[in-house]
Amino acid sequence: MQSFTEENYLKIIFHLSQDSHPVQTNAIAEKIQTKAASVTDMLKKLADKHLVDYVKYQGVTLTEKGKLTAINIVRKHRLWEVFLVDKLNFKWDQVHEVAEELEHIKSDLLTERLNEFLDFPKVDPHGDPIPDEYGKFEDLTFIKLSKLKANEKGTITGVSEHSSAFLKHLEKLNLTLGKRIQIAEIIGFDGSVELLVENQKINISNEIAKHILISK
Amino acid sequence: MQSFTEENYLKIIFHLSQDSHPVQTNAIAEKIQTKAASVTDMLKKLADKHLVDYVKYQGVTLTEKGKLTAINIVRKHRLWEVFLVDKLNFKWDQVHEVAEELEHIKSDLLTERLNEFLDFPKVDPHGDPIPDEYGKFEDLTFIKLSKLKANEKGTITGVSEHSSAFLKHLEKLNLTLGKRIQIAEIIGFDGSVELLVENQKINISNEIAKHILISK
DNA sequence: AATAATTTTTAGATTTGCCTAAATAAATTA
DNA sequence: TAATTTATTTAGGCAAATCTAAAAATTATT
Repeated sequence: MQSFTEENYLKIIFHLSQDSHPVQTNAIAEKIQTKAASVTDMLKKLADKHLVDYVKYQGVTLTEKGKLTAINIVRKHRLWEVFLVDKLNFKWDQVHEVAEELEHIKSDLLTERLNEFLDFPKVDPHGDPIPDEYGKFEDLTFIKLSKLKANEKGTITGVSEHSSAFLKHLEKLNLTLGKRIQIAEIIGFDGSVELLVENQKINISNEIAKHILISK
Repeated sequence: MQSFTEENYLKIIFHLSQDSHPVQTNAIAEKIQTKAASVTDMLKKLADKHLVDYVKYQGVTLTEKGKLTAINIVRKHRLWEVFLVDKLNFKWDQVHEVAEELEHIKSDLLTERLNEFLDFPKVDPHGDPIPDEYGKFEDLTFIKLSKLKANEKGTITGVSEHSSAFLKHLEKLNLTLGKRIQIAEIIGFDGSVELLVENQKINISNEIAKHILISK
């Protein structure tokens, strides 16, 4: 059985693995809000337990065992987020911290019953896919809003940034999951985007557009 | 903010305080599955934080601050138990361990929303009272089944033992919360009790009768 | 009241996860 | 390629929570 801390490392390594293989010590340190030296210590420990493959100075990769553990944490995190939003009326910007705690509750029975209670959700309140009990993700194809061309249409189906500040901002702009949008104009100067949502014209920066995920 | 471990000590001290003032080091050690020396260490730490009043060799008492913290843990534990039974169809003998983990989730918003979602329950699945957000318990008056005389009637409204083995046994005997019972006979030899539940005659030992709580 | 038994505390170690500072390796730049 | 910068690791320590073994205080027993 892994500790709370070990589980967090595995989860962070899993997320960072999406972008780059293998994962660097410093990248982990930054995400986990700790020092590189502490990360090195933990990587050795995880390697001893065969949860990661670790080569000095080269970085780290999850083993199959480590990956399954990480995915299970992600699964629980996202299921709890659905619970908080659907059943307890949390806003989508309020769920992250609480789910960070709930994701470490160990009972498999709890996870399965929760899944059932929530009616087997496929995505969490930010549009992130929820893996099944075997760790399989249904692959959803998203495009970043910043990649769309003028006049293209699409539906907001996810976000790639979960900070409360960002999510509150989107909410204020009426840019929430499921909304149909169309690109009005792309400003060449700074890459900012003018778009149409429910007949309203809205301007967002390129930085924000990069974190909004669209499906057609 | 208290640690997981500190919270557990406070909770155990709170429960033991119901029986005897002040609480002995050894009693805590036994409940918390640790050694007396470790308890002594922790009691000093809790005293430094003004969560308990501790006198060497004399035992320990919760301060007002410690008591409020402990009651908050108990409140969360019992609310989660209601959630598990009412919403996720757990059996009453399956909830304890999971609630031991869930009780440490910190969000006050979560606790209040959960309370609302569960429709402000007054008791948990074992009949234990759930304190309100200010730490006030509604006092329920229970009598141990073992204290009833022949022919007396009552309703099962609680249990004072939460082990899975005990609760499963009660369930098999059809002795669940809300059941109306009547004492048929008390066997002088060993204090065992013959009782009537829904026109069935059932025999239980005195040991079991002591852990069934009755209201009239 | 003196002795024995029990309970509690102290002293000294251990483990986990983290830290700082210094050393080493890798990557970048001149 | 040599020098510099950046990334990573090692070494040595610290705090929390635990342990064992020994000492001290309390309680019970003769």
